[in-house]
Amino acid sequence: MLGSDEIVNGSEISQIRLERRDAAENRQRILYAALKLFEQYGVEQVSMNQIANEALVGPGTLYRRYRSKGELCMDLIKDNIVQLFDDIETYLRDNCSFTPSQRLKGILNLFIRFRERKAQLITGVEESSSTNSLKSRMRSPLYDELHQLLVELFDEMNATERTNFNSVFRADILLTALRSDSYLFQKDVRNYSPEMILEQLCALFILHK
Amino acid sequence: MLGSDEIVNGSEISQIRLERRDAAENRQRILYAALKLFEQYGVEQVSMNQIANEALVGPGTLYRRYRSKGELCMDLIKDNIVQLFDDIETYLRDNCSFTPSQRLKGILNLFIRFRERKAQLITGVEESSSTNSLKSRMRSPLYDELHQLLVELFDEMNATERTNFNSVFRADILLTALRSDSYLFQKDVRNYSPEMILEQLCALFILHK
DNA sequence: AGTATAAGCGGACAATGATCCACTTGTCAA
DNA sequence: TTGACAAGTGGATCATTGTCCGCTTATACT
Repeated sequence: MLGSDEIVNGSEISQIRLERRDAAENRQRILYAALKLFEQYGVEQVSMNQIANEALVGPGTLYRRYRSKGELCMDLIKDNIVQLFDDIETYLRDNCSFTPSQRLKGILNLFIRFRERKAQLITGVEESSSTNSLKSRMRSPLYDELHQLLVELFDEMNATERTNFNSVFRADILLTALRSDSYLFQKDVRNYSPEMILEQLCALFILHK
Repeated sequence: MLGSDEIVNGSEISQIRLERRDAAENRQRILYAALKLFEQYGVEQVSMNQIANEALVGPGTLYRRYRSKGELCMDLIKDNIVQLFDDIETYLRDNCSFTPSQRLKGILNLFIRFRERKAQLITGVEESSSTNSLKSRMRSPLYDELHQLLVELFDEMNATERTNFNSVFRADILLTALRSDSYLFQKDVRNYSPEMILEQLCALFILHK
């Protein structure tokens, strides 16, 4: 999930060497063209063919690199995802004395702010047809990593509150509620603010005694 | 939401008269062809053009009648939806002494059994591109009616349990969890049975004191 | 029965997602 | 520098979704 124009260790260097110079240049041009078109017209309105034309590559080249618009969006936000998990890690380290419920709220807050900042690209990832097949959806690295975090927190909450809830199930339902379709429905149709969505999700998943 | 080949009241009769005989015949042939192809190949694998060819109508005719495969699937299950709400109404009348939590569980049980019986068509409705636009999704008549039922139950639970949860929000999240993508993920990826999904949803939405 | 008219038709066509094969090009070893 | 070869290319093509317009047909009225 690292940017391939960032050199961070030896295995990254050897990976760069495997990509031909023309291919690397094409990929950069694709990303730049996509970013430009997405900013101008919005992710949903831009077609893959438009991106290919703008990047001056053929459709075959574009699809060899990215199977779908969703994969392209994912490449565009992968640095932001890294930053998100850095922020979460920092938050957890600075607030390790908080209860698991408080930490859950803090993490959800960070995620919702991330979602607000990168709304269209995240939607582009989640709504893309190739990441949308019935069985494989919801299994992006982002999903898996967040899910793991949430499961651990719910387990901790079970331990401190002497409850026996199914953490995996709850994490899945919570992440479903934070997906583009559901989240945007709450915002645009129900007119909830991000803060209200956060509060309501906590009210649902956190026991108050 | 009534079958247009069922005559139940005057307004239905006048609606039938407005449809030309050839159009009504074409519509029947479309529905029959779709049902046949869906049973043979599965909803997701069948294209609208295949349905048009099988029904011996042109693509323009098919799309004039149904904007998308989702609308076609909806027409195919509309009688089952009526039946579902009849069953729910009967259940509620026969069990009006149950607590709201018990009734919620009963209703969810009926809905999940309905979903199991008509899994592919429901998925066809929910995953169709024209019912899937960001703003309009989750607003089918089925969604609205179920949502209303759930809101009333949650309100009742708030009253009897002296809680103050947001019923609209909870109904939305619950229905999101019961959507095709989420439900199939629980079944096929997490390997939960329908009964387990029901139990876990009740554990999340019903307070146990 | 004849006529008017609006509903309805189909298929050519466009847009988009996506594939694949003959050709091109970059890289590395000699 | 040259040659081999594998990575990479683009665009023709296909499948699907979806539109639209000139033509046809059903229906109601006289």
